[in-house]
This record gives sequence, structure tokens and C-alpha cells, in this order.
Amino acid sequence: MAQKGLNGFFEKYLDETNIFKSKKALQISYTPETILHRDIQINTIAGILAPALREEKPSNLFIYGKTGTGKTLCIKHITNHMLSVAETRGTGLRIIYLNCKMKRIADTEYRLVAQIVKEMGQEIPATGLPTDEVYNIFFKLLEKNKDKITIIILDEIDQLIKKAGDEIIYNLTRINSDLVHTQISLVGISNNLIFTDAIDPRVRSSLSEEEVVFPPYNAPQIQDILKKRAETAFKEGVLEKGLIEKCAAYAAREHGDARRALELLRVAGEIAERKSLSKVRIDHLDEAEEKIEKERILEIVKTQPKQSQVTLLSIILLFEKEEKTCLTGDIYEIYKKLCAKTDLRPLTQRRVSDIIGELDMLGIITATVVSKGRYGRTREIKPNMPHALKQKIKEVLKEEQGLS
DNA sequence: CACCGTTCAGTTGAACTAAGCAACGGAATTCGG
DNA sequence: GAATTCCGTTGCTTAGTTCAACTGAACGGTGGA
Repeated sequence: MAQKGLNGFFEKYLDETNIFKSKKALQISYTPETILHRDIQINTIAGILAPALREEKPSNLFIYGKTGTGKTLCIKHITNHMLSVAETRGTGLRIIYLNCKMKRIADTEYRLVAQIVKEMGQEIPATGLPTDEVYNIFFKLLEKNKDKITIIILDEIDQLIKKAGDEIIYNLTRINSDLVHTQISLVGISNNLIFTDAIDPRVRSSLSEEEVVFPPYNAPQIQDILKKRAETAFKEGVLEKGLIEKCAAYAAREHGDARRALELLRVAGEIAERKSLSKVRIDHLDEAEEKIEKERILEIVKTQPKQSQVTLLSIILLFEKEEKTCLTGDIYEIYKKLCAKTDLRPLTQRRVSDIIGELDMLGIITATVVSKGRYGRTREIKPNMPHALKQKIKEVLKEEQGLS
């Protein structure tokens, strides 16, 4: 009986892949042949980096633009082309792409250099070596390789600098003067336009010899992009009329984030598919938006270290009771109680204060420092998510901490 | 009422510590001649 | 006697702690109108 049902399920499933033609085209990793509405940027960047193909050092480059404006896509597109040209011509060119945002991958000076070395094919211990030593290894590796030019792309560089300071960039730019056989160029990519104010002017000037700005897409542009991708991704006629327009409007509202628009479209398609419908309707978009948001936050929450999770749980629990913004001191009290229940060694308030700051950075909670006059100074904190999701997170966290 | 010093409850910065790790070098052990 | 393994030492990073200075507006007192 059960088996029969299962057979039926798969048959039904196969019959019903009548929404997508090739879902790949909507995935984030997908690199389309042509990139729309970014010709100026691509040409500029290509022009700046082109000297590398003649084995001359290109200027360091700084790229700004909000999330989902195609920065990463363009740079990958360009460097891929460069690499293939370099290969046919036999030019020594190496390109290293690093995303600094990834926690525990490249968020300190040591780890960043270690990661670059790893990209170049040599393992390096996670700790134990002096940073100078890692630089030395990196240095030797550069000299040993025959590549004339090495381009290092640091995505989300603002995160790195905020956490680890700007010395890294300074050191990396300075390395060039000691290199004989090779030269390195840096490409920094940042979401944040104003973050350069925070860094040392010397570092800034050396890093941004050239600058390229990626403006947000406007609604019609997103529409073009969506249409193009939808052509390859969806079967003909499965999209309800006006769906793409609506989707583009959603994304344009969120500062022109094309990545989000594509994700929205994909998830909407998946929802329709799961419901065994033959058409993707506009109201699926709302559902999709909700689902994406939910999964994004849940994913962040799950991957947090234990202490952060307990802190977050404290915040949610307290907020439930108080139903208004809550203060650091109160949260710390609850946190201590929770720690006692879970046999977790409680951290000091100092550290918890930092953790709250981190959670704020992640966008899971909103925490603002307020002065309560002579009743002190504290953070006002409230969770930043719909109620249903809070419940869900609460369950997940409780389960992970092993308390009910 | 306007002004001003005080006060509170954390925030924030800096120095410090413990835990983990790798490399180094000398001591102990093994091995082949 | 040489090669190999073992172990303690040293020096490093990182997460977290300790210490202490700093913060900024409400409170409450003061003086002036």
C-alpha cells in the first residue's frame, strides 16, 4: 500500500516538472553569458585590469555597490575571460577570489593570509604560526610561482577591515616592493559606500587607485534581467502575466537587489511546483518572500555559536514576557538562568554585550544604545522578525540547547 | 522657568589570561653494521 | 654511530575576562525673573 503510494508519487513528480525548464539559471551561482545593464562597469573594470594580460601590474581597484547589484558576478565574469585569454597566450596570471564575510574563514589578518595561501595550494595550520611566518610562506609561494601578476579579489572587504583593522591592506600593498618576479593587485569589493571614511587615508589611497561604482538596478532593468533568466529557466507560458513586473517591483523596493529578485522568482516557482500547479501566480510571490526571509534567519540562527544562541533565546523569552523593548541587564539575568539550566558556563556581561552587538549586526535583532537619563545607559533591544518565526526559532533553539 | 552638576547602568577600549596549536631542539630509543 | 621517535619548551593566535574610563540625558537643586 505504502509502496504503491510512493510509486505514484514519483510518477506524479516526473509528470509535473512542467514549471521549470532549467532551474540552474535562477541559482545564485549561475553566471549568464551576457550581463545586462552593466556594460559601462564591465568595460571600465576590464580596462583597468587588462594590463595584467601584458604582464604589467594593474592598478588596485575598489568596487562599491549595494548587495545584488552584480559586483561579484561582473568581476567573476571578467576574470574568467581574462584567465582563458591568459591561458591561450601562456601569460602567467593568477586570480584569487576570497569572500571575507565568511566567519572563521577570513575575518582576521592571520586567517585571511592563511586562506590566500590555501587557495594557492598549500595547507596552513589554523593557529600556532606567527602571522609574519604566514606572510613569509605567502611571499615565497608568490616568488616560486611563475605567474607574473596575481590579482587578489577581496569580496565584502568592509567586514574584514571592520573586524581586523586596515593593516592587512597596508601590508598586502606593501608586499609589492619586495617582490621581484611577480606583482600583486588588489580588488576590494564593498557593499558599504561610507566605510572608507573609517580607514587610514594612506591605505585608502593605495587601495583605491581606481574606483568603480555599481548603482542599484531600477525596476525596468530588473525586469529585463528577470525576463532573460526566466526564458531559460521556466517553460513557456507558466508565468502568470505581470508576475515578473511585480517581482521586479518587489526587488526595486529593496534597493534594487537583483539577487533577491531572482531568488524570489525561483522560490515562487518551487512553491507552484510543489503545489502541482501548472502556472506560477502572483500571490506565490508573497509566499515566497515570507519563506525566503524565514529560511535566511533560521539559517543564521542555526549556525551561530552556542553562546549567541542562548543569548538570542534569552532575548526572545524576555521579549515575550515584556512585549516591549528590553534592556541588556534584564537579558543578562535571563541568560544566566538559562546557562545554569543548560550547564553552560556563563560569559561575563562584557562579552554578552558584544554578542548582542553581533546579533544586531546580523540583523536578527535591533539594538540601539539609549541613555535613560540618570537611570543609566543601555541598549534597547527587540527581536527583528515576525511573531510566527520567533516561535519557530524558539523551538529550534530550545531543541539545540536541550531544554524544553 | 532655565540652567547646571550629579548619577546611573551599561558601553567601550585596552590590557591580560587560558586554551590550543606548531615548530624546534634535545633526550631517549631503535636499528643496522 | 646514525636515524627515528618522543617530549618539553617556546612562541603564536584567538576567545573571553578584568579593569577602568567614558557616556549622555533625566533628576533635582539652584538662582533669577
